[in-house]
Amino acid sequence: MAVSIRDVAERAGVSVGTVSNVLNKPDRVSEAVATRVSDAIRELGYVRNDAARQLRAGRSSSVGLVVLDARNPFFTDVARGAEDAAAEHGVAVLLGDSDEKPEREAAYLDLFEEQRVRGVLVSPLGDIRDRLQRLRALGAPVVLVDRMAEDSSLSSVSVDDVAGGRTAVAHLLETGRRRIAFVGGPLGLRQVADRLAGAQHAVAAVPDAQLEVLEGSALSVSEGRRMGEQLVARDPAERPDAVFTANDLLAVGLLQALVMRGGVRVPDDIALIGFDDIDFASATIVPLSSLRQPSRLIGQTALGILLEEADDPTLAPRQVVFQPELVIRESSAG
Amino acid sequence: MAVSIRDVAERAGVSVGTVSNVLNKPDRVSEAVATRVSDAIRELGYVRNDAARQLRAGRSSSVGLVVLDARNPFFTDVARGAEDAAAEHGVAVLLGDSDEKPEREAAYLDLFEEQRVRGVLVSPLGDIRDRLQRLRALGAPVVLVDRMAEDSSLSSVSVDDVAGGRTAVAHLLETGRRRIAFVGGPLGLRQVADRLAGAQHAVAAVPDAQLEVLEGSALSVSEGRRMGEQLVARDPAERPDAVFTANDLLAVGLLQALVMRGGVRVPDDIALIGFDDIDFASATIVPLSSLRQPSRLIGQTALGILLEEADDPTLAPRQVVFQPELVIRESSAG
DNA sequence: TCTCCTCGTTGAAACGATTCATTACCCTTC
DNA sequence: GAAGGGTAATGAATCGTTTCAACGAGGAGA
Repeated sequence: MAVSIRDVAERAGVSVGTVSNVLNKPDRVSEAVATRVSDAIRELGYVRNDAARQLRAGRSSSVGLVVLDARNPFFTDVARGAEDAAAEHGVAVLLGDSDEKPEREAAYLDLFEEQRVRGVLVSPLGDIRDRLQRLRALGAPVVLVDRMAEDSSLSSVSVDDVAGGRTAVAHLLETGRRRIAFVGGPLGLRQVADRLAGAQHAVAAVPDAQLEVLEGSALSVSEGRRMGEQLVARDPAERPDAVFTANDLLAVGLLQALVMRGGVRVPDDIALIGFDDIDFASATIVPLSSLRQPSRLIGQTALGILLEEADDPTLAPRQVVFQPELVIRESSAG
Repeated sequence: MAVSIRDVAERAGVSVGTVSNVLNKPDRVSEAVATRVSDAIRELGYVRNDAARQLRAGRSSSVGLVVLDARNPFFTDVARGAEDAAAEHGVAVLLGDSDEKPEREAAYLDLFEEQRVRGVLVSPLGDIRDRLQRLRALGAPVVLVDRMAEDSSLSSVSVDDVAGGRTAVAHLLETGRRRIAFVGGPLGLRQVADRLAGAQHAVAAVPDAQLEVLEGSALSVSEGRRMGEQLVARDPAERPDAVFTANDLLAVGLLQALVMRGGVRVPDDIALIGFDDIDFASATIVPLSSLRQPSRLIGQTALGILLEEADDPTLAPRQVVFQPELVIRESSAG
């Protein structure tokens, strides 16, 4: 059924080795033979079998990317950056969405191992250091995305989340707010923990400021809505006067609950700032202040490092850290 | 370097065939041998080589999915639905983002062909009927997503875009609007053309109603912003009194431009309705009316059909069409 | 005419898993 | 004790490609 290189060789009256050369090293082959082979390929509708190539080569020409949540525009932007860089190098990106579930993350890593991918980009969820070391040992470099490596045995491309958290809350404090709430979770996620740590630094620097931590279970719009309803259910006097959410999706959900169901005025009653500065941030009911990450650049950079390490496994791991940028809009004005 | 099944066999003191049986047909193997082999696998850190499996099996255990725009929440929801269904069947989904570029679409289809995927889900961009027929001939069934098949030689899962367009514009007309604008593009995209056709039907049914078509080049937020600025630049008397956009991303961008830069009141000056009902639609400056598509269900259904056809190639192609549902919010109220 | 090069082509080996016909072994049963 | 039957394990063949040592033809130089 399937047309193989052998059929092409027969049709063109040459050996299989020659067909392979036409495909992979055209300069080693005479022009007459090359056109004869190309014709045969076209006539038979031959398509290379990637599995056989990979088997022979010992590795695939794809790289794997596992993101925490493909519905989060931040990660789709990262993915797009990675794809841009990959396309330049003729490499394909296999995208896996762990959906913040450790078992899905593990399943994708298994898949990538079995596929013998060239390397893996991952925004890790659980504690998978062992897995990642193993991948490295297997010859597939690993680059952490959106999270700095704890030890220096792995490369990473991330944003300074602590600085971002500090900047966000310092901004809220500057506008006169004192009863700050941090909304985000799970705190097991490094990004969340770091942004919270930054927030705590900022609050500690101002004597009469206080910080309340509301830990949620996911970084999604619906979770934000849920947290917002909790706030709305409180006596108004018990509510914070400013909220910093761990990302923009939470902020969007929170905003829906506060403004539309709770009748809370933003920013008058409660100021709000998010993280990521996704495209939608400027289009929300009340345009959202946020910390911008260079998401596409993160993806590009990470893939570049990955390919460099794949080519030269002796390279020392690198940690690249970008600084987030404060974008002030109406939700935290005055 | 790499540990193969042969190393495992040696370590466990059995033949390679037996190791393979432990992995694939555990019931054919005695318990004693099974544990001995499992131990060897663990000790050596053996990982299956998928390329070799595929080569032998003649096909991979993945399916391909090409979406028009991975940044559009509608498509990430479709993708997630497909992944849900795939996970149940132990199949992996390779996600490709054509980014509305025909060459990227072609590149992903090439990749999927070479990978000998079990089948392909695609929301087609250019005219790729030949490619798809070829895939089918190669043994990989194809299911069109978000677009009905023109002929009945392919299966498809879609939404009735004509009905959706008609419903949207009929709703605008009911609220008293008469000078309707359709914003969307490129018109070469079937979904866009169909939604426009529906809009035209609705307008044709009301004597003094008129429809203006503003064709854009992409279905993105930034393109929506650009179109919005064009409207804002007009003399207010020359503006439409209602806009139907081909999807919600356009509507979000349009809203930003109209309200924030143009000082236009929505819905008072211009009513607005989008398509898809993405999560963000209810969180925009002015909550957005839209037509809801069962996006996740579309993905699940498409993948289900794909796997059925992969198992039994003689099955007749099926066309599943869902009906979109009108969701009225503030942007088109009264 | 003979030797030496070069260039183009050949064909067999190898990659690692699965499959299946064959073999080995043990237990019944007569 | 021999024959028969059932279960487990074996190992060679196979998938489709790439690689590389070997080969052959044709030309240049002596």
